[in-house]
Parts: sequence; C-alpha cells; structure tokens
Amino acid sequence: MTTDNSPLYLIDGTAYVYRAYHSTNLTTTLGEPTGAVYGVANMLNRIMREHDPEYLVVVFDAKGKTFRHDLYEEYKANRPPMPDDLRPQNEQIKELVVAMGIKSISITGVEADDVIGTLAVAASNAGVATFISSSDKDLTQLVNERITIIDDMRGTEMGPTQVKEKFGVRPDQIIDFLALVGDTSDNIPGVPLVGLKTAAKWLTEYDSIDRIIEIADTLPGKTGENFRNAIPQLYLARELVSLKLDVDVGLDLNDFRIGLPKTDELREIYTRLEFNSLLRSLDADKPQEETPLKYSSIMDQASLDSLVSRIRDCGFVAFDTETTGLDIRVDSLVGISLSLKEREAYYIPLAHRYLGAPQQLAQTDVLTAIKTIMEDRNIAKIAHNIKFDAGVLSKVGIDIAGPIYDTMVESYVLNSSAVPQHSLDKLALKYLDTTTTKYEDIVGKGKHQITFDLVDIDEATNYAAEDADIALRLHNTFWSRIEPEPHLCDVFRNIDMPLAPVLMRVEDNGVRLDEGALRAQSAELQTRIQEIEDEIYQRSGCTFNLSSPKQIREVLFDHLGLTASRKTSSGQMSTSESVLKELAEHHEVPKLLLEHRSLFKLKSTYTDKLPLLINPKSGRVHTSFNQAVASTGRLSSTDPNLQNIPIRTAEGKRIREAFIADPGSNLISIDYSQIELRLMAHLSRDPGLLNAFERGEDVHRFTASEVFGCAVEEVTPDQRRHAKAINFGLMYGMSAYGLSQNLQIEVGQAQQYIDQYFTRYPSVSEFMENARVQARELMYVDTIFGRRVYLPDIKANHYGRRQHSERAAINAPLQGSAADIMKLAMIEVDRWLTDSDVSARMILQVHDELVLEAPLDETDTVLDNVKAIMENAAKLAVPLDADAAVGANWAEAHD
DNA sequence: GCCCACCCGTAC
DNA sequence: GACGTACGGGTGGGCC
Repeated sequence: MTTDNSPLYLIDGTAYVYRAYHSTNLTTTLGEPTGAVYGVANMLNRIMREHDPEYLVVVFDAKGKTFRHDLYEEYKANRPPMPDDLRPQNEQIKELVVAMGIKSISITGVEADDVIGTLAVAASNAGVATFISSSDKDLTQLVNERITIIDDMRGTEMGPTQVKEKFGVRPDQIIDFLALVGDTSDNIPGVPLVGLKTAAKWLTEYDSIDRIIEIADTLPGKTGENFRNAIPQLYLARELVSLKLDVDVGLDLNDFRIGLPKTDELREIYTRLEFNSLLRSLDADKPQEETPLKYSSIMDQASLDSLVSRIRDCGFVAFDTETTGLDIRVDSLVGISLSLKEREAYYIPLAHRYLGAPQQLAQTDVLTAIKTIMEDRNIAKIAHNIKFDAGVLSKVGIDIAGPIYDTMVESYVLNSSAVPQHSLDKLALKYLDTTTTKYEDIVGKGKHQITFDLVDIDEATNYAAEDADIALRLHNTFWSRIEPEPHLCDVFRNIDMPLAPVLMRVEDNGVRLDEGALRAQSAELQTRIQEIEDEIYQRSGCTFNLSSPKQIREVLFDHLGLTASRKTSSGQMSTSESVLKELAEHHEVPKLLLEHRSLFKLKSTYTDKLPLLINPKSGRVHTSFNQAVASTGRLSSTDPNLQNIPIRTAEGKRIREAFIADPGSNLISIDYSQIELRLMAHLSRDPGLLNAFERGEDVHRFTASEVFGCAVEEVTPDQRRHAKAINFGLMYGMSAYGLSQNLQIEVGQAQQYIDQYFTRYPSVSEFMENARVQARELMYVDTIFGRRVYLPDIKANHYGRRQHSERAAINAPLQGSAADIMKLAMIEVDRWLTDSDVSARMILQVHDELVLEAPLDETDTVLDNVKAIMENAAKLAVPLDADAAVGANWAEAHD
C-alpha cells in the first residue's frame, strides 16, 4: 500500500483536542482562548520530533449522531456539551493541521475510532506497521503484531503483551471485556458489580462472552445473577464497543504522506494566536537573516554632531538615560543612549569614572547637544517610563518638549491587565521575542552591586543602546496597534500620556513632613505597645511573637481554648480583625491583640517609616506614582505609598497632621463627592439615582429612604449606615453574604435589602448585567473615555476566577471612569498652575482627592479654580461635585 | 543573606 | 467562595 516500508501514524484528533484543552489554559492578550490549539500544536510537534513519521493522519470526530446512537438512544447521553471556550478553537486547529502539512479526516455517521480502526486494519493487512496515538482504551481491540497504541504524553507503547499485562486479556478479547465492564463515559451499562478484575477473570477462564453465556447458570453469587440478567443487553454493548472496520474512507494510504510545513501560514497562525515559543522554534529551523545589531558609543564631538543632525532630520528619537540609581533627586546621570533606527543605537557615556576609563566627551558639550534635541518641539521622543528619564534630564537643565511616546504607557493602554508587568524586559520578551540584558547582569546584585558609573563603557554601551533600540522597536509595535483604535488613541493622547509630565512635577514637588511629630508619635506608640504586650503575656500565661499569626493561633485556639469563626484561604484558623472582634467579647487577650495590631501597624508602616523617606536635599517626601499598575486605570503610589495614609481613627489622624504645608502656605484638599456612585447613575441612567444627585441629596440617606421605605428626614443613622454599605457593596459586586458579614445581619435580611434596592433602582441592575454580558462578548469592559479593561478570566471554568471577573466587570467601568476624570482634571490643573501666575503646587493625588500647597494669599483663588476644573473635567448625566477644605496640615484640610 | 508566599491592615 | 483597586510590614520557610 505504501510505497516504502515506513509505518503509518494515526492520531485520535478529538482526544488530542480535549486533552490539550484541559491541560493548557491560555488566552491571547485580547483574551481569546487558545490553549487547545497550543496544546495540539505541541503534541503534533512532539510526535513529529520523536517519531519523524512519513505517513500520518489526524482523525477527528464528525459533527452529529453516529450509527451507535441509532443502536442505542442513550449512547453518550451524559456527555457534557463542548465548552464554549473550546468551540471557536476547532477551526483554528483544523487550520493549524493543514499548515503543518498534515492530512486530517472526519467522516459523518461514524466516530474517529472507527476511521482509525478501518485504516489501521487495512494498513496492517497490507503489512504496514501502524501506530495509533490515543489514550482511548476502546482502541486496544485493534492491537496486533503490527498495530501498536502509543501515548506520547506518557511515552508508553502498547502491543499485545502490554494489553494482556494491563487488562489481563488478549486484544481480541477486549470487545467482550469492555462489554462486561461497561463504560460510564459512553453511558454503556455493563454488568453490575463486574469490574476490570472479574471481567478479566471470567474471560481468562471461559475465553469469550459467548462461552460464559453457555455456562451462565453455573456462575455463583450476586455477580453470576447480575450476569444472567444482563445477557440481553450484552449483545448491544458488544456491538457498541466494537469498532466499525469497513468505513468508506475513500483515500489511499499514500494520501497520508506528510507534506512540507507551510511556514508562512504557520507563522501567521502563531503570530495571530501569540504562540511566541512556537514562532521561535519555527525561526530556529531556518538560519536567521536578521540584520546584526549596531550598537556603538559616541566618544568624539564629530560623531555627536553627526548624530544630532541625523536625529533632527529624522524627526524622532528613542532614548534612555543611565544613572547611578533610581532616585532622581539623589542619583546622577551617567550616560544617554539614543536610537533612530531599529537595531541601531548609540551610547554617549558622560560620567564613567572607573580606573582606566577612556576619555569621554565633556559633559557640557554633550548636554548642550542633547538639549537641542530634547527641547526641539519638532522631534518626537520615545522612551520607556519617560517620567523617570524626563526627571533625570530636568535635573541637568533639559526640559523635554514635543510629542512624547512612553512604551510603558502604550503597553498599559493596550492592555492594562497584562499578566506580568510592563517592564522593558518583559515587553521585549513578549512582543519582540527578545531576551534583553538585565540591569543586574551588568551591575551585579546584593553587596557586590556597583553603580553604573563604574561599569565598563563597552559593556554599558551594549546594555544602554539595547534599551533605546528596544524602546524604539516596542513603540513601532505598539503604535501600529493603538493608532487604528480611536478610543485607545484618545486615552493615550488625551489622558495617560499628557499625565506623565504632570506626575513628574507632582513627585518632584513632594510633600513636607513634620518629622519631629512623627518621631514623637513613634515613641508614644512604642510605650503603649509595650504596655499592651506585657499585659497580653501576663493574661495568656506565655510570651510569644504578637506579629505572628501562627503563634497567635497557637495561643488563642490551643492554649486559651477559644474558637475561630473563620478560616483563611489556606484553611488555617483566621486571626483577622473580624474574628478577634468576636473573641474580644469573651476574652481580654484578643481585645488587647486588636489594639496592639492597630498601633503596631501605625508605627511600623507610618510613623517609623515616613521619616526615613524624607529626602535630605528637599526635606520633603517624594512618592513615586506608578501609571501602569492598576488594571482599572487608577494610579498607584510607592516609596512611600501616600495613598493609604490613615484617616479613620484618632491615632491615625495624628499621622495626617504630620503632613504639613510650608510656613506661609496652606494645604488645600479637594475631593470628588461620590464620584463612583455618580458614574453608576450616569452609566445606568437610573431615574431614581439620577434624581437623587440632581437634587443634591445625601445619596446614602436617599437610598435608605428608598430601601427602608421612609421619608428622607426620618432616616436613622443606622439606616443610613446600612444604605451606605449597600451602595458601596453593589459597586464592588458584593453578594448578600458579603453584605451580611459587613453589617452583621442575617443573609436573608441582606438579600431583602438588595432585592429592595434593585426594585427601586432597576436600571442599576440592568447596568450590572450589561457589564457582565459585554465582558463575556468582548472580553473587556470600558470606561466612559474608552479605556479598556480586559477580563481574561470572564469565561474561565474555575468558578471563583469567573465570579471575580464578573465583579471586576461591574467595578472597572466605575473605578476606571473616575480615574480617567481625575487624570483629566490633573492635566488641566497642571496647565492652569503653569499658565497662571500662582506659585501653588500640586503635591498629592489619592484617587478622588487632589492635594495642593499654596501660599496663604493664593489659597482662595487656587481652591476656587481647582474645584471648578475638577467639577468640569467631564460632562455627565449628573453634576460632578467636589468638596474642598484648607488647613496647615492634611488632617485639618480634610473636613 | 535573599526571595517569596501568606496573613493582615491601611487607603479609596 | 463570598467586596473592587492598590502597597507594604512581618513571619516563616526554602534556597544559596
């Protein structure tokens, strides 16, 4: 049959697909499921690699019923339908197989197994060795000297001997064996109480079902009785498990000769599905023809001048700065790298000062040249995390002008929920398939770490030039994806990119701290913490580490015999605040622990820590706002995080008192009132909610009157508190259980609240459902300005992950739109501060609050203007309202 | 000594 | 499992 003696490989395609689907959970950046395709690609590659077959065919099940359904109505009746995230992958798998040069077949009315059986027997009869790749035990009935079943994932092979070993029967007995045992997955009943063991025993003894039937009356016990009763069905079962070996395939075995892979098509598929590793292996097969990298250092004036003029002609430049460290206020500039063509970049060393370092260009000459480039409005600037580089340059008197493109921000706008991070290294790997040199590889780490000015210039050149080159290549990739999407383009151009220089200035302004007050508070806290600690030891009769949940567990639950009401996610007894609060009613120790916890937290996180972060030069604290972390579009703040400074407790407020204005200045705090609830009114257009805001009502009070059915004036404080919890909870997608926990009420009661709420605000309910539906349809939700938040888990099989995504689908448009509005306001405030004559400065952003520092005589005008800018930052279906307060410190400026 | 998961608590 | 988005301190275990 075949023209040579090469074996034939038969692949159970449907089994491959399901196996791949269940073992590989993968999606594209845009959230399309691709795990099954990826898995099948790998499985096929593996078989090609390990067996190098000449003849191979992939057999898929065809759609619709088979002859077995006609024989037996219940056949496979309990099979679940194909999962939703698998269905769209089938076409891609077919496409993939074709591109790999592999023949595939599927024939209606029979199963893949029947086709495989027919082909295997035909080949075997023609003397061709056949290997079947499948884990379906039905196929073992085909095994003979020339037909072997292989399981590539497990690396096992099954010939007649292995079948006998595994099942205890010969391959030709497998049909009877399966009929006796039955098959739950195919819904074939078998003989009750007869399993693998009994079936094998009987068949060994009597050889076949026919023989067993002859001696059926002598079979002892319950199994014997069951067998006698099952005899009528056994004929059917045998028919169902028997493979049909005369399927009309209509193809010669020669048709299964593997063709050459169609690399262009494969490349297109792998690119589209983002199979980077497969793309790489595709390229590895062929010698690379990429242009070599051209990285060089600029050591003389002529080269510098020529580079500058080339950049000017070009109209854009990608650049990166190298410094002695990450703190722009402390560390200094060491060198600058520039690129204007992919794979070509230059490094200008400025301050490498190791022993034997070559003569470098004079700093002033370099900076003068760089300044003409950077301050040229006609030259676009591309950099990764440009906020940092612009900050570094501003310290040496260079103020970047002209269009800016930050590859970190581009990546974030394209997909804010990108799984790893938006670091240059990660992005280079993900989008360019390039492994970059790590900073650590150059400067070392730990105590062996050196600063960049001590790095050899040649080494520094390779590293720094690469960063500029990668930034340029990433920008080209990203921009081609952003530009065609008008909304993403808007978000980038109007919100996120113009915000970067604003944040740079806010960070640079910093905030003044009353160091003495913080140190004094630390000391007071220490005294009280010590007292509590002693008392806890005394009352519990032992000493232990109060910061260790593990040891607290031992003391409370083992030693003192208390019981926790909740467990942590890993199954441990929880010692969380809510648990301790319950226990505090029965015992002093948990009560003391609560106080200890809160004071210890304040001290370790804030009063001890903040003074250490005061910059000696400015005497102020300069946080770092990260623009590419929060998936919703919010900013985050680190080193220190100034977005979680305490405010709720009295002791916490004291910390805010240490955030002070310069003498002769005020702090002005302006915050949006209920911005997320207003956005919920806007997005849902719910008449009740719109009405509440239009009338300027206290929205929680208003909700309480609706939910509890009383007049607005009659709402009790408790009712208002409950309504507030409902309002907030709903925006987070909270369940009745969550609300009941929060308010310490029965779940039924909480459910009633929620039901009543949705009766009063039906459009809110619709808004939430719409968010879930959109997420499922598009894999993302968006903000009022079109910022996208992808939710790759929205169709996950894992219940918890899916639920989490559904809650995020509700919350992200609210939180994200609020973030957009605040960002627009900040850009506008920054513009006003620059354009007007005031010397006031923006110093903090805490999601819905802006803090400014203004000379006393500017206070009123700054307050009025900033408030107006914030309230007009967006036009919604309800008014935006901002509250303002003024004081010498942040606590005062907050009521 | 470094790194990381876990637990917990602070903010909006 | 149960409320969305963050950051970070402390513990404790693994690894070098």
